[in-house]
Amino acid sequence: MKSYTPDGHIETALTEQHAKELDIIELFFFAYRDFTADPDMILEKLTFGRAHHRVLYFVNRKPGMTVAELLEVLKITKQSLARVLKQLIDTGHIVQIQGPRDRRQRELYPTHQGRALALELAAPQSRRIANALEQLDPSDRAVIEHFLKAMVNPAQWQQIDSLPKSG
Amino acid sequence: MKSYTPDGHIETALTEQHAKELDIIELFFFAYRDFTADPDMILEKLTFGRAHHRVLYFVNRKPGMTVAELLEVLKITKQSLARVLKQLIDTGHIVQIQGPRDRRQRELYPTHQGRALALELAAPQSRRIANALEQLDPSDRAVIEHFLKAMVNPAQWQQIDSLPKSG
DNA sequence: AGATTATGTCAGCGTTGTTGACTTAATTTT
DNA sequence: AAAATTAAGTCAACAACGCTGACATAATCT
Repeated sequence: MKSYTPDGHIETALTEQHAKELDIIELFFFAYRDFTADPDMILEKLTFGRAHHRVLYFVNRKPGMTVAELLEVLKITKQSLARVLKQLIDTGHIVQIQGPRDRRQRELYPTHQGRALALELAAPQSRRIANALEQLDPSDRAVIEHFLKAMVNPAQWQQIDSLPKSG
Repeated sequence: MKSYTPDGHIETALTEQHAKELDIIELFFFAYRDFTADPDMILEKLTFGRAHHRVLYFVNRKPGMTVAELLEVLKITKQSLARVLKQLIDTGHIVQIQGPRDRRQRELYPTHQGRALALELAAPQSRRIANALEQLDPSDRAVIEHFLKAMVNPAQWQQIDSLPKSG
Protein backbone atom coordinates (compact mmCIF):
# COMPACT_ATOMS: atom_id res chain seq x y z
CA MET A 1 0.00 0.00 0.00
CA LYS A 2 1.84 3.05 -1.27
CA SER A 3 0.59 6.52 -0.52
CA TYR A 4 0.51 8.11 -3.93
CA THR A 5 -0.25 11.75 -4.35
CA PRO A 6 -2.02 13.76 -7.05
CA ASP A 7 1.19 15.18 -8.47
CA GLY A 8 3.09 11.92 -8.25
CA HIS A 9 5.40 12.45 -5.34
CA ILE A 10 6.02 9.73 -2.79
CA GLU A 11 5.27 10.16 0.88
CA THR A 12 6.22 6.74 2.17
CA ALA A 13 9.68 6.38 3.63
CA LEU A 14 12.22 4.06 2.10
CA THR A 15 12.73 1.27 4.63
CA GLU A 16 14.18 -2.21 5.04
CA GLN A 17 11.15 -3.48 3.21
CA HIS A 18 12.37 -1.93 -0.03
CA ALA A 19 16.09 -2.42 0.34
CA LYS A 20 17.92 -4.76 2.72
CA GLU A 21 20.49 -3.57 5.25
CA LEU A 22 19.43 0.09 5.14
CA ASP A 23 20.25 0.50 8.82
CA ILE A 24 23.83 -0.61 8.30
CA ILE A 25 24.13 1.55 5.17
CA GLU A 26 23.33 4.66 7.14
CA LEU A 27 25.24 3.69 10.27
CA PHE A 28 28.26 3.17 8.05
CA PHE A 29 27.77 6.63 6.57
CA PHE A 30 27.48 8.37 9.93
CA ALA A 31 30.29 6.35 11.51
CA TYR A 32 32.74 7.13 8.74
CA ARG A 33 31.81 10.80 8.75
CA ASP A 34 32.59 11.18 12.45
CA PHE A 35 35.61 8.91 12.18
CA THR A 36 37.24 11.28 9.68
CA ALA A 37 36.09 14.48 11.38
CA ASP A 38 38.62 14.24 14.23
CA PRO A 39 41.78 14.19 12.11
CA ASP A 40 40.23 16.75 9.76
CA MET A 41 40.24 19.28 12.58
CA ILE A 42 43.93 18.70 13.28
CA LEU A 43 44.77 18.89 9.58
CA GLU A 44 42.94 22.16 9.14
CA LYS A 45 45.41 23.97 11.37
CA LEU A 46 48.23 22.85 9.08
CA THR A 47 46.27 23.70 5.92
CA PHE A 48 46.40 20.03 5.05
CA GLY A 49 43.44 17.96 3.93
CA ARG A 50 42.30 14.36 3.98
CA ALA A 51 44.47 13.60 1.00
CA HIS A 52 47.59 14.52 2.96
CA HIS A 53 46.43 12.30 5.80
CA ARG A 54 46.09 9.26 3.59
CA VAL A 55 49.52 9.72 2.02
CA LEU A 56 51.18 10.31 5.38
CA TYR A 57 49.40 7.32 6.85
CA PHE A 58 50.53 4.79 4.29
CA VAL A 59 54.09 6.11 4.08
CA ASN A 60 54.27 5.59 7.84
CA ARG A 61 52.69 2.16 7.64
CA LYS A 62 55.14 0.99 5.00
CA PRO A 63 58.23 3.15 4.86
CA GLY A 64 60.12 2.80 1.60
CA MET A 65 56.98 2.64 -0.49
CA THR A 66 57.49 3.88 -4.02
CA VAL A 67 55.26 6.43 -5.72
CA ALA A 68 53.76 3.71 -7.90
CA GLU A 69 52.82 1.57 -4.91
CA LEU A 70 51.20 4.53 -3.24
CA LEU A 71 49.15 5.31 -6.34
CA GLU A 72 47.96 1.72 -6.39
CA VAL A 73 46.85 1.82 -2.76
CA LEU A 74 45.19 5.20 -2.91
CA LYS A 75 43.67 4.68 -6.35
CA ILE A 76 44.24 8.26 -7.45
CA THR A 77 46.20 9.69 -10.34
CA LYS A 78 49.83 10.72 -10.37
CA GLN A 79 48.91 14.38 -10.65
CA SER A 80 46.57 14.27 -7.68
CA LEU A 81 49.26 12.62 -5.61
CA ALA A 82 52.00 14.98 -6.83
CA ARG A 83 50.34 18.02 -5.32
CA VAL A 84 49.91 16.71 -1.80
CA LEU A 85 53.15 14.75 -1.80
CA LYS A 86 55.10 17.87 -2.78
CA GLN A 87 53.57 19.76 0.12
CA LEU A 88 54.40 16.98 2.56
CA ILE A 89 58.00 16.96 1.33
CA ASP A 90 58.28 20.75 1.38
CA THR A 91 57.03 20.86 4.97
CA GLY A 92 59.50 18.19 6.05
CA HIS A 93 57.04 15.41 6.81
CA ILE A 94 58.24 13.00 4.12
CA VAL A 95 61.56 12.50 2.35
CA GLN A 96 62.28 10.81 -0.96
CA ILE A 97 65.30 8.59 -1.38
CA GLN A 98 66.48 7.22 -4.67
CA GLY A 99 65.78 3.51 -4.93
CA PRO A 100 68.90 1.41 -4.31
CA ARG A 101 68.10 -1.31 -6.83
CA ASP A 102 66.26 0.77 -9.40
CA ARG A 103 67.43 4.35 -9.30
CA ARG A 104 64.35 5.58 -11.17
CA GLN A 105 62.27 4.80 -8.15
CA ARG A 106 61.81 7.18 -5.25
CA GLU A 107 61.35 5.48 -1.91
CA LEU A 108 59.18 7.46 0.47
CA TYR A 109 59.98 7.70 4.17
CA PRO A 110 58.49 9.69 7.02
CA THR A 111 60.69 12.13 8.92
CA HIS A 112 60.41 12.33 12.71
CA GLN A 113 58.05 15.21 12.18
CA GLY A 114 56.01 13.13 9.75
CA ARG A 115 55.85 10.24 12.17
CA ALA A 116 54.76 12.53 14.97
CA LEU A 117 51.95 13.96 12.86
CA ALA A 118 50.81 10.49 11.80
CA LEU A 119 50.60 9.49 15.45
CA GLU A 120 48.74 12.66 16.35
CA LEU A 121 46.20 12.00 13.60
CA ALA A 122 45.78 8.34 14.57
CA ALA A 123 45.21 9.09 18.25
CA PRO A 124 41.57 10.27 18.10
CA GLN A 125 40.68 7.49 15.68
CA SER A 126 42.23 4.88 17.97
CA ARG A 127 40.37 6.36 20.88
CA ARG A 128 37.06 6.28 19.04
CA ILE A 129 37.52 2.66 18.03
CA ALA A 130 38.73 1.57 21.45
CA ASN A 131 35.74 3.27 23.01
CA ALA A 132 33.35 1.48 20.66
CA LEU A 133 35.01 -1.87 21.32
CA GLU A 134 34.82 -1.39 25.08
CA GLN A 135 31.07 -1.64 24.84
CA LEU A 136 31.36 -5.11 23.32
CA ASP A 137 32.66 -8.48 24.38
CA PRO A 138 36.42 -8.74 23.71
CA SER A 139 35.75 -11.67 21.41
CA ASP A 140 33.64 -9.41 19.19
CA ARG A 141 36.75 -7.68 17.96
CA ALA A 142 37.37 -10.51 15.53
CA VAL A 143 33.80 -10.18 14.28
CA ILE A 144 34.30 -6.50 13.48
CA GLU A 145 37.58 -7.17 11.72
CA HIS A 146 36.12 -10.00 9.71
CA PHE A 147 33.11 -7.93 8.71
CA LEU A 148 35.17 -4.95 7.62
CA LYS A 149 37.54 -7.08 5.62
CA ALA A 150 34.62 -8.80 3.92
CA MET A 151 33.35 -5.36 2.93
CA VAL A 152 36.55 -4.77 0.97
CA ASN A 153 36.87 -6.03 -2.59
CA PRO A 154 38.83 -9.31 -2.48
CA ALA A 155 41.20 -7.87 -5.08
CA GLN A 156 42.36 -5.48 -2.39
CA TRP A 157 43.03 -8.06 0.31
CA GLN A 158 46.55 -8.56 -0.89
CA GLN A 159 47.32 -4.88 -0.31
CA ILE A 160 45.93 -5.00 3.21
CA ASP A 161 47.85 -8.17 4.01
CA SER A 162 51.08 -6.66 2.70
CA LEU A 163 51.10 -4.02 5.44
CA PRO A 164 53.34 -4.77 8.44
CA LYS A 165 51.49 -6.57 11.24
CA SER A 166 53.37 -5.43 14.31
CA GLY A 167 57.01 -5.30 15.01
CA MET B 1 64.93 -0.15 19.02
CA LYS B 2 64.28 2.34 16.26
CA SER B 3 66.26 2.20 13.07
CA TYR B 4 67.43 5.76 12.72
CA THR B 5 69.24 6.88 9.63
CA PRO B 6 72.01 9.44 8.97
CA ASP B 7 69.67 11.98 7.44
CA GLY B 8 66.97 11.44 10.03
CA HIS B 9 64.31 9.54 8.14
CA ILE B 10 62.47 6.66 9.74
CA GLU B 11 62.56 3.16 8.33
CA THR B 12 60.47 1.34 10.92
CA ALA B 13 56.83 0.84 10.08
CA LEU B 14 54.10 2.37 12.18
CA THR B 15 52.36 -0.56 13.89
CA GLU B 16 49.96 -1.42 16.68
CA GLN B 17 52.85 -0.87 19.06
CA HIS B 18 52.75 2.86 18.39
CA ALA B 19 49.04 3.41 17.97
CA LYS B 20 46.21 1.10 19.01
CA GLU B 21 43.62 -0.24 16.59
CA LEU B 22 45.62 0.51 13.44
CA ASP B 23 44.22 -2.57 11.74
CA ILE B 24 40.66 -1.39 12.20
CA ILE B 25 41.60 2.13 11.13
CA GLU B 26 42.81 0.90 7.79
CA LEU B 27 40.12 -1.72 7.31
CA PHE B 28 37.57 1.02 7.86
CA PHE B 29 39.27 3.15 5.22
CA PHE B 30 39.35 0.38 2.61
CA ALA B 31 35.85 -0.82 3.42
CA TYR B 32 34.31 2.61 3.07
CA ARG B 33 36.18 3.29 -0.15
CA ASP B 34 34.80 0.17 -1.82
CA PHE B 35 31.39 0.65 -0.24
CA THR B 36 31.01 4.02 -1.99
CA ALA B 37 32.65 2.94 -5.25
CA ASP B 38 29.62 0.94 -6.43
CA PRO B 39 27.05 3.74 -6.35
CA ASP B 40 29.67 6.15 -7.67
CA MET B 41 29.79 4.20 -10.92
CA ILE B 42 26.02 4.41 -11.35
CA LEU B 43 26.03 8.12 -10.53
CA GLU B 44 28.73 8.87 -13.06
CA LYS B 45 26.45 7.93 -15.94
CA LEU B 46 23.95 10.54 -14.75
CA THR B 47 26.69 13.13 -14.14
CA PHE B 48 25.74 13.06 -10.48
CA GLY B 49 28.18 12.80 -7.61
CA ARG B 50 28.26 11.49 -4.08
CA ALA B 51 26.62 14.67 -2.86
CA HIS B 52 23.53 13.93 -4.97
CA HIS B 53 23.45 10.42 -3.58
CA ARG B 54 23.38 11.60 0.01
CA VAL B 55 20.60 14.12 -0.61
CA LEU B 56 18.53 11.61 -2.54
CA TYR B 57 19.08 8.98 0.12
CA PHE B 58 17.85 11.04 3.05
CA VAL B 59 14.92 12.54 1.20
CA ASN B 60 13.84 8.99 0.45
CA ARG B 61 14.43 7.86 4.01
CA LYS B 62 12.36 10.68 5.43
CA PRO B 63 10.03 12.22 2.85
CA GLY B 64 8.85 15.66 3.83
CA MET B 65 12.19 16.71 5.26
CA THR B 66 12.77 20.43 5.11
CA VAL B 67 15.89 22.05 3.74
CA ALA B 68 17.02 22.97 7.25
CA GLU B 69 16.72 19.38 8.49
CA LEU B 70 18.71 18.14 5.54
CA LEU B 71 21.48 20.64 6.21
CA GLU B 72 21.62 19.42 9.79
CA VAL B 73 21.93 15.78 8.79
CA LEU B 74 24.45 16.31 6.01
CA LYS B 75 26.43 18.93 7.88
CA ILE B 76 27.13 21.01 4.82
CA THR B 77 26.30 24.61 4.01
CA LYS B 78 23.17 25.90 2.35
CA GLN B 79 25.11 26.85 -0.77
CA SER B 80 26.61 23.40 -1.18
CA LEU B 81 23.20 21.83 -0.83
CA ALA B 82 21.53 24.35 -3.15
CA ARG B 83 23.58 23.29 -6.15
CA VAL B 84 22.92 19.57 -5.96
CA LEU B 85 19.36 19.94 -4.78
CA LYS B 86 18.56 22.18 -7.75
CA GLN B 87 19.93 19.55 -10.12
CA LEU B 88 17.89 16.81 -8.48
CA ILE B 89 14.76 18.95 -8.79
CA ASP B 90 15.52 19.92 -12.40
CA THR B 91 15.99 16.28 -13.37
CA GLY B 92 12.72 15.28 -11.74
CA HIS B 93 14.11 13.19 -8.89
CA ILE B 94 12.88 15.40 -6.07
CA VAL B 95 9.99 17.83 -5.69
CA GLN B 96 9.52 20.66 -3.26
CA ILE B 97 6.18 21.32 -1.66
CA GLN B 98 5.34 24.35 0.41
CA GLY B 99 5.06 23.45 4.05
CA PRO B 100 1.43 23.22 5.19
CA ARG B 101 1.95 24.62 8.67
CA ASP B 102 4.77 27.03 7.91
CA ARG B 103 4.63 28.20 4.34
CA ARG B 104 8.23 29.39 4.44
CA GLN B 105 9.37 25.80 4.61
CA ARG B 106 9.88 23.58 1.59
CA GLU B 107 9.15 19.93 2.20
CA LEU B 108 11.22 17.64 0.04
CA TYR B 109 9.78 14.49 -1.50
CA PRO B 110 11.14 11.94 -3.95
CA THR B 111 9.35 11.39 -7.25
CA HIS B 112 8.90 7.87 -8.56
CA GLN B 113 12.02 8.43 -10.61
CA GLY B 114 13.87 9.59 -7.51
CA ARG B 115 12.74 6.56 -5.53
CA ALA B 116 13.82 4.27 -8.34
CA LEU B 117 17.28 5.81 -8.43
CA ALA B 118 17.62 5.59 -4.65
CA LEU B 119 16.81 1.89 -4.83
CA GLU B 120 19.23 1.36 -7.68
CA LEU B 121 21.99 3.03 -5.69
CA ALA B 122 21.21 1.09 -2.52
CA ALA B 123 21.20 -2.28 -4.26
CA PRO B 124 24.97 -2.84 -4.58
CA GLN B 125 25.53 -1.56 -1.05
CA SER B 126 22.91 -3.92 0.34
CA ARG B 127 24.49 -6.76 -1.56
CA ARG B 128 27.95 -5.97 -0.26
CA ILE B 129 26.73 -5.83 3.34
CA ALA B 130 24.60 -8.96 3.02
CA ASN B 131 27.56 -10.80 1.56
CA ALA B 132 29.80 -9.72 4.44
CA LEU B 133 27.19 -10.74 7.00
CA GLU B 134 26.73 -14.16 5.42
CA GLN B 135 30.25 -15.02 6.49
CA LEU B 136 29.33 -14.41 10.12
CA ASP B 137 26.99 -15.90 12.65
CA PRO B 138 23.51 -14.34 12.36
CA SER B 139 23.80 -13.13 15.93
CA ASP B 140 26.84 -11.06 14.97
CA ARG B 141 24.63 -8.64 13.10
CA ALA B 142 23.77 -6.93 16.37
CA VAL B 143 27.48 -6.66 17.18
CA ILE B 144 28.17 -4.83 13.91
CA GLU B 145 25.25 -2.49 14.43
CA HIS B 146 26.27 -1.75 17.99
CA PHE B 147 29.87 -1.11 16.99
CA LEU B 148 28.96 1.23 14.15
CA LYS B 149 26.55 3.18 16.29
CA ALA B 150 29.17 3.52 19.01
CA MET B 151 31.52 4.97 16.39
CA VAL B 152 29.06 7.80 15.82
CA ASN B 153 29.13 10.88 18.04
CA PRO B 154 26.37 10.49 20.65
CA ALA B 155 25.08 13.93 19.65
CA GLN B 156 24.08 12.35 16.33
CA TRP B 157 22.21 9.38 17.74
CA GLN B 158 19.02 11.34 17.88
CA GLN B 159 19.18 11.94 14.11
CA ILE B 160 19.73 8.27 13.42
CA ASP B 161 16.89 7.24 15.71
CA SER B 162 14.55 9.72 14.07
CA LEU B 163 14.68 7.86 10.76
CA PRO B 164 11.76 5.49 10.06
CA LYS B 165 12.44 1.94 11.25
CA SER B 166 10.38 -0.12 8.82
CA GLY B 167 6.89 0.16 7.71
C1' DA C 1 70.35 1.40 -30.16
C1' DG C 2 65.67 1.41 -29.17
C1' DA C 3 61.77 0.48 -26.31
C1' DT C 4 59.90 0.63 -21.94
C1' DT C 5 59.37 2.18 -17.24
C1' DA C 6 59.24 5.40 -13.05
C1' DT C 7 58.71 9.74 -11.97
C1' DG C 8 57.86 14.63 -12.50
C1' DT C 9 55.57 18.53 -14.51
C1' DC C 10 52.55 21.76 -17.29
C1' DA C 11 48.03 23.40 -18.42
C1' DG C 12 43.28 23.09 -17.89
C1' DC C 13 38.99 21.47 -15.97
C1' DG C 14 34.90 19.60 -12.80
C1' DT C 15 32.79 18.54 -8.36
C1' DT C 16 31.97 19.67 -3.98
C1' DG C 17 32.97 21.92 -0.20
C1' DT C 18 33.72 26.84 2.03
C1' DT C 19 32.49 32.14 3.56
C1' DG C 20 30.05 36.48 3.43
C1' DA C 21 26.43 39.32 1.99
C1' DC C 22 21.96 40.13 0.46
C1' DT C 23 16.78 39.27 -0.93
C1' DT C 24 12.13 37.60 -0.32
C1' DA C 25 8.37 35.87 2.00
C1' DA C 26 6.25 34.22 6.15
C1' DT C 27 5.94 33.99 10.93
C1' DT C 28 6.58 35.53 15.60
C1' DT C 29 7.30 39.07 18.98
C1' DT C 30 6.64 43.35 20.96
C1' DA D 1 0.40 47.22 13.37
C1' DA D 2 5.33 47.56 13.35
C1' DA D 3 9.55 45.27 14.16
C1' DA D 4 12.32 41.28 14.61
C1' DT D 5 13.20 36.77 13.41
C1' DT D 6 13.20 32.75 10.52
C1' DA D 7 13.33 29.63 6.13
C1' DA D 8 14.86 29.58 1.98
C1' DG D 9 17.14 31.20 -2.26
C1' DT D 10 20.87 33.58 -4.62
C1' DC D 11 25.28 35.95 -5.95
C1' DA D 12 30.25 36.17 -5.99
C1' DA D 13 34.52 34.43 -4.83
C1' DC D 14 37.40 30.86 -3.33
C1' DA D 15 39.88 26.28 -1.92
C1' DA D 16 40.73 21.27 -1.91
C1' DC D 17 41.18 17.49 -4.49
C1' DG D 18 39.89 14.73 -7.90
C1' DC D 19 40.41 14.24 -13.33
C1' DT D 20 42.65 14.13 -18.48
C1' DG D 21 46.17 14.76 -21.91
C1' DA D 22 50.66 15.77 -23.19
C1' DC D 23 55.35 15.90 -22.62
C1' DA D 24 60.31 15.59 -20.33
C1' DT D 25 63.91 13.11 -17.98
C1' DA D 26 66.51 9.51 -16.44
C1' DA D 27 67.22 4.68 -15.82
C1' DT D 28 66.53 0.11 -17.11
C1' DC D 29 65.48 -3.68 -20.14
C1' DT D 30 65.53 -5.99 -24.73
